[in-house]
Amino acid sequence: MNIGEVAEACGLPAKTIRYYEEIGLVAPDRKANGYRDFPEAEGHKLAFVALARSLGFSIEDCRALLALYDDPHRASSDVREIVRSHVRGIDRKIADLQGMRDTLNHLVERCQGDERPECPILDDLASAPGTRR
Amino acid sequence: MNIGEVAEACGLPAKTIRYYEEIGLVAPDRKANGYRDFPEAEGHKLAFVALARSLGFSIEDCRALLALYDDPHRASSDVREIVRSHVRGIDRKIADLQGMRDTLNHLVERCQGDERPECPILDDLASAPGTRR
DNA sequence: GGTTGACCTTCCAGTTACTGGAATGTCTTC
DNA sequence: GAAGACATTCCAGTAACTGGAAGGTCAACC
Repeated sequence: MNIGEVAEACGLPAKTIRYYEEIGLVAPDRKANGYRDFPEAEGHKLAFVALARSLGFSIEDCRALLALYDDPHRASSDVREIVRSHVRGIDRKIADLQGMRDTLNHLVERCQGDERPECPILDDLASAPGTRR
Repeated sequence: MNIGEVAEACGLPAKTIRYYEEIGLVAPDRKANGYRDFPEAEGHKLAFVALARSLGFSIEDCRALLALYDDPHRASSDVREIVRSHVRGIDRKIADLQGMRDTLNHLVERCQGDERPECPILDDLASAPGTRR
């Protein structure tokens, strides 16, 4: 398969796939003309990575997951631990964002939002009360 | 004030403050020896930016907010619109993260997490059912 | 006057995960 | 042979810093 076909199949841009090859996530063959040639297995890996990335895994997580995917002697606990640790990171991010949103909503509520310069949002950002994370 | 003192005061690393000068967020004076010298107002701007950053605003948002902060003829509606738009972005991120978390939790629940290689997490990532975002 | 240590300076490179663009080569079809 | 769609490589840029090297300055102490 050419890079264009495999890109179509896994939903990743060709540029991204070249990048994944560069950093060693996939290793396509080469045809005589220099074009990349993706066998079935490499296409599957790309689809795997595409999905893992859409679930927020870092490239290094994807590399670790791919290694486990390739390893018939893996322990499923290793997979689960990567995923759990990722979920913990997501939970932290959600909590951070919710904190920000709440603070910002409080600010927005108190601002008139008209043509006048008086603005409690700027006042609060400038005076910085106990609002630090 | 030296950079070290102002860093202490606003909670930003000196490196970050130098970077903020480089991109034109702040403009400290210079002493005869070449050291940066932060007057009160620049220190306040740094504290303002530090807080805005901790609330997730991008540097460009901070630049716009600082400009409004400096402008006595601003309309508070401009401030509020920046903040509201930022909140919308945060809400989108939260929703994305919650979607990921839910998907991942479903996967984790079904994985034994033992020393055996069988792993529904890898199976699902590899087969990629309707789970795409 | 010399030395130590804390502080300051600039500059360069690296991080994450791509993305855009330029210059060029190849394949297919008319 | 020429057009158009594909492919290749390489270079540079993104966001917002962060680390480190090499060196200048300052205050205190002996």
